[in-house]
Amino acid sequence: MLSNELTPTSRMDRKKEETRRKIIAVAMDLFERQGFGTTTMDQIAEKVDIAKGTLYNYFPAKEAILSEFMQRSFHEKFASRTGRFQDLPDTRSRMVYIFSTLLEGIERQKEIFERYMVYRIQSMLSFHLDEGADSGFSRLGLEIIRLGQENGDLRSDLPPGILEDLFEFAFITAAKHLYLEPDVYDLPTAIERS
Amino acid sequence: MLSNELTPTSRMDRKKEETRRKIIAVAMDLFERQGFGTTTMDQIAEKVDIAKGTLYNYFPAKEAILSEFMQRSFHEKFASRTGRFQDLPDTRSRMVYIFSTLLEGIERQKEIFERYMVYRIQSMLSFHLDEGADSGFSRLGLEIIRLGQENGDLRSDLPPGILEDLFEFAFITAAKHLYLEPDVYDLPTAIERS
DNA sequence: GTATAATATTATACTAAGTACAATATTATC
DNA sequence: GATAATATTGTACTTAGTATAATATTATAC
Repeated sequence: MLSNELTPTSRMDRKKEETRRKIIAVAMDLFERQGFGTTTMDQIAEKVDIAKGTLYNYFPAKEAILSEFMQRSFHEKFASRTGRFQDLPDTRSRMVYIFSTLLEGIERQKEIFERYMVYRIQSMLSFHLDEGADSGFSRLGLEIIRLGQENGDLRSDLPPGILEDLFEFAFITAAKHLYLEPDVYDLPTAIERS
Repeated sequence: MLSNELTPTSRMDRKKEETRRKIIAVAMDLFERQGFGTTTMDQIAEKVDIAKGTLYNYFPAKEAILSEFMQRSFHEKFASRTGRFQDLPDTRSRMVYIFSTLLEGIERQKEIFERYMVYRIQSMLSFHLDEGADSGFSRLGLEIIRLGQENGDLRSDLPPGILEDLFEFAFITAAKHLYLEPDVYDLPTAIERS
């Protein structure tokens, strides 16, 4: 039993991570099969075989599970690819690239995607709590913004924080209009040249 | 009893409007005195002296009361002033004008303002329901956008719908950063030059 | 005016999200 | 192995929001 000695995590941390993983897996399965709204927290807790209180100990809201799932998928997808942005010519093409990648596989599952977006926006707007949830988004967003400013593509007299918010807003607006009228795909990205 | 024959509204409509008015007044009073979160719908219903079901018949959510209050205040404030925008030189100054007017008197009451914003964004993002809630915002937003496009200030190759969303986003972003760092007031408006 | 159709209100009961808390179990530390 | 920290559990609670059947009010038609 001396195998995991290399990892710096304690047994408790490992168990907690395992529980998190299981919660997310079970919840996402239920969301996809019976819908987000009709899946209850009690249901999730029961299937994971933990108490409701424990579930809320891991995730403060139903949407938070979804949010972390998205974040993790995002990190999986872009973990190694971060450097590839520099090959693309300008901010616009970088954004088109990242948007189209993110929107892959979302076609269906409107409800889930919408609930995720609303939740993200909510935590963006909640000054006090904020909870510093990475969203996976911000890192790449900042990267794109930095590159854009180096190139002169983007104005550099604006604090990056504001641009970052606008970046996420832009994505959501883009996604929304993408649903409504699939032909205007390119427009929203053009907007971002502030 | 032949006085109100001039108005085209029926007695029922008049009574309903009166109830709406009373609900909003009572609710806003409670929100301001004890906070939005700690005011319950049962409390509001009881004080207005209607059943809870009736309250939900008028407003589908607690935030909706707040939202309609904001909308009404907005209409009061800007009912006659719409034409005045044309005097201002460009889109930027028009936005500075409207933003600063809207932010008057909000200084305190962070919670109320935040809940309103989150709710507005939510209904923006909810494609299906949408409920066509004017927000008071859109009308002026569209006006500003139209003027900006006439002047060549704003790109006219983008559909107004997108610009309108961005407009409301911009306002919210501006308001958010206004709270966090009061000195960057002017920046967000500058962003909107897309 | 009275019958009747349409619409609103009410009381009651329900579901589900989220919180509070004291008792218990597990893990870490010495 | 004792003990301090921390996590989990069960239970009970509050509140937003929904459903519904009975009742009351308003509108319409005669």
